[in-house]
Amino acid sequence: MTEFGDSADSTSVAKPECQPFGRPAAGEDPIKREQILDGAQCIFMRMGFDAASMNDITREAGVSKGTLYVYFKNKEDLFAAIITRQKLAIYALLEDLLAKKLSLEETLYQFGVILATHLLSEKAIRGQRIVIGVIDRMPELANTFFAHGPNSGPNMFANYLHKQVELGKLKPMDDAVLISRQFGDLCLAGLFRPRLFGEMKEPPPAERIEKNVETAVRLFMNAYGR
Amino acid sequence: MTEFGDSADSTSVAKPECQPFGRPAAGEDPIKREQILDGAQCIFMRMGFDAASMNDITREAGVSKGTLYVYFKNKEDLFAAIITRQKLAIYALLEDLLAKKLSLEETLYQFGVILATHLLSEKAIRGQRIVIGVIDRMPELANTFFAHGPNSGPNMFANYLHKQVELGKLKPMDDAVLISRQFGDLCLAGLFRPRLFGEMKEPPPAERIEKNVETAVRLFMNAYGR
Amino acid sequence: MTEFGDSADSTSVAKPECQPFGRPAAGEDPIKREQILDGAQCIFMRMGFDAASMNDITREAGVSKGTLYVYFKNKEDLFAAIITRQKLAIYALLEDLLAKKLSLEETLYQFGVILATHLLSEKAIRGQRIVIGVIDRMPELANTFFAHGPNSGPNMFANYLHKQVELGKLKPMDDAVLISRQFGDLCLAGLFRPRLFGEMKEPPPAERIEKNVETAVRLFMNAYGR
Amino acid sequence: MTEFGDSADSTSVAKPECQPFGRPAAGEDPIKREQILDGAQCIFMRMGFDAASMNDITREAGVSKGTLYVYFKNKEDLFAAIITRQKLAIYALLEDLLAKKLSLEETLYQFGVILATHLLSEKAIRGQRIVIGVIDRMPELANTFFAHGPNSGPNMFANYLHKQVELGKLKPMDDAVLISRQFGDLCLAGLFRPRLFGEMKEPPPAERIEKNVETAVRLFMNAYGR
DNA sequence: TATGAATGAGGGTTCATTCAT
DNA sequence: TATGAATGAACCCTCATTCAT
Repeated sequence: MTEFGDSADSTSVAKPECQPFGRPAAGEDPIKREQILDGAQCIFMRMGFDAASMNDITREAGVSKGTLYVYFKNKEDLFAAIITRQKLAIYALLEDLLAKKLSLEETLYQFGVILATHLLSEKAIRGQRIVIGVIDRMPELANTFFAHGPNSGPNMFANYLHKQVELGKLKPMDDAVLISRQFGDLCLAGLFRPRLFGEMKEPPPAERIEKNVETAVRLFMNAYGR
Repeated sequence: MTEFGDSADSTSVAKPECQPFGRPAAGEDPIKREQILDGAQCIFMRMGFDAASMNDITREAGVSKGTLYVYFKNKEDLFAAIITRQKLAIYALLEDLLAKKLSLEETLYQFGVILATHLLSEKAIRGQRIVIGVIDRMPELANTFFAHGPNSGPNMFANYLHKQVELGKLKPMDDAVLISRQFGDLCLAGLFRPRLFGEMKEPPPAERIEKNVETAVRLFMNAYGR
Repeated sequence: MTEFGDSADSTSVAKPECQPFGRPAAGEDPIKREQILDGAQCIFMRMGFDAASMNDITREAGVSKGTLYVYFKNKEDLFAAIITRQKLAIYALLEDLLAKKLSLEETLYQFGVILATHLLSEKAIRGQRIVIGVIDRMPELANTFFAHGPNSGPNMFANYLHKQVELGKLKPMDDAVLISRQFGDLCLAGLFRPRLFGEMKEPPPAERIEKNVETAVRLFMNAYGR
Repeated sequence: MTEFGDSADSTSVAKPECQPFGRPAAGEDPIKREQILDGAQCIFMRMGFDAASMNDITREAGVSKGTLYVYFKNKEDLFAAIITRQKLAIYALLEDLLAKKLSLEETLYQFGVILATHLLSEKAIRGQRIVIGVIDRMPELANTFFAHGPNSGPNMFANYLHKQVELGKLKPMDDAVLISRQFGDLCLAGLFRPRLFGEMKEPPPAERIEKNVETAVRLFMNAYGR
């Protein structure tokens, strides 16, 4: 795999169990790690990938170059970690939602609203723009948005759909992952491209998103509901 | 206007009628201009905006640095010219189509197929990725995709819609430009994001696009048809 | 102030009192700073401002490009620092002299000799040539030779003259700064232009300067002495 | 000698005697030559030697690059021709004066006024600055200001002095050329350096120059008059 | 003869990364 | 372990000069 593949290491959450006292091992202090990610996110989102300099980032994060390079192998790795963090934050929200055991339609609706609200937020849009801009150099990173690992958003939702099929709430479906992506796409329909290309300068108002998601849920239920 | 605005000059097609013989004026030889654009397009699409170096481009295009800078005032201008060329090529196809005076539904269908086929092609996807990646530095360039100039794609289509309204084929509509964009979005539904993020490695097969567009036309006609 | 004004920062002497041990802060090691200035002075004086390349300078100074740009923000700033260093060195000599409290005539004489000897030295002549050559781009730098800051040469001498007036040794004078400049001019009379234009290849011998200054002192005392 | 030495060729006045009719030989049309010099002078004086580009000059002069390079071997040669032209213009004025056979003192006075007025003019000051700035690359050019050729200013004046000695109007003198330079220096005393370093932004008013020259003449006559 | 398009070395400057402290 | 000074390749762009037309 590409060298980007290695970044899974620095991306995984630090495990502090071996150092209950004293200074954490090099590159293992989760607080410092977050501090670096916060600073780097700020700079990357403001400047883009290439225009952001590691110096800017160290300054913003308040750490030294050496420390930065202990926590992250290089600029790409650092950026990947930021994107991963963003993604995991959304996944966590979605996971919480699914754990709530709401009705199917309410779940679909909430799921769509959370997804759309976050993916269309300024922060996420900027992140997605950068990811898209460096896709040739870091192709794995873009994939990451779709379906990596069993806890990824689409897989999580696909599992939910499967369960609903077993419960008889939905018709049997061949490729639940594909369908879960299509549902996501439907929730973003008409909003994503204008946001991405900067035509829509602000995130759409909540009502706009809600209406979009309602339509998406209706279409989804028409197609797969029982 | 912004400095990007100037690029319209170098973007406008050279007018060869005055120079049937002899050497073309500096920066005015359309063949050399195309040669440079071809080379630059190749490099930009392969490497992205920042990673592409002007040296790479001169090598690929087979011209010297000096010549390059006679035709294009800087890297941004050169890139803008490439994107504009792509855009104009699509507009030309769409214009040809509208000139054919097919039936409304056939026109909608053909329009959608052409649009989707081109916007999802490898070349266009790569171009759009780069545009998105440099959107903070060149915001005009992204706008260009939507509705600049009376002959832009959305405006052209909006004019067509207006005429159909006058002919009584469509219901009156408030914002034809918005609606024409929504129609375009619909044609790309479920395809654009996977292509943009590299999940769908190849352009979708023609049948896939056609099915998408059929659905889009049906929805459109349900909403606005008479 | 102009961007040249900023250079005062990099020009000010580093304050080493805080860093008795360890590595000096970036751009703050006075030894390295001198090393760069020495190398740059050598190159600038040999080639002139434009013909000197930053590469030449790094090579001569034995530092890398990056280091050079940590200490000096650009070529102009670097050159300004060299000139300022030269100027300050002369000012220091003149200040020492004035502190000696010699007789008025002896002071005038010594002042003139020091001034002329230094301004006509090869190093200073070359520096002045370059300053003159770039005067349109760096006008502040040329002014610097005349009367900036309370410790500048002319002001320092003007203060001395004022004191002598108060002591009754000299007649009251309207514009002591102007007069102190005229005295300097007189000390250089007949020597400055030939040196500047390269007709006089070597600095004039000490006796020549002394004779010039004697004449200048005599004229001065005739005009302003009591 | 340096390659600059060759420039004597392009500096000498074109001799059109062989081409009474038709187009002048390449690089021999004196009108075009003047046209180029005018444009180049304008650009050089405005921008300095290095910052002036040959493109700017061709544009200002209204000739093509090729033509420019037919008339002048290179940038240095072109600049040398401008300086030579300025110098010759002053020499011509001085020669006219000497031909008038005025009284000794009147001649000295007029000579000094003409010299100072021209050398302190904005055009000449800018020219001298540039000459000084490139003196390492074009040392001959600076010498040119002092005493090249039998018709140079100082030699011309020295000849005049010799004749006055023979007429018994002046005391015998060892080095008339040196003395004539000193006289020139005296006429510029107190004015040249402030002008050159840009402290005196405008040429001094006529009265100021006249007073300076009167003093110079008086000193001269005290020293050498009979 | 006159033109100006083309060349490409070289300019100043930046910045990801390393490693002595 | 943490620091940040140092590195130097690579960046975009300019321009004196040449030579095909």
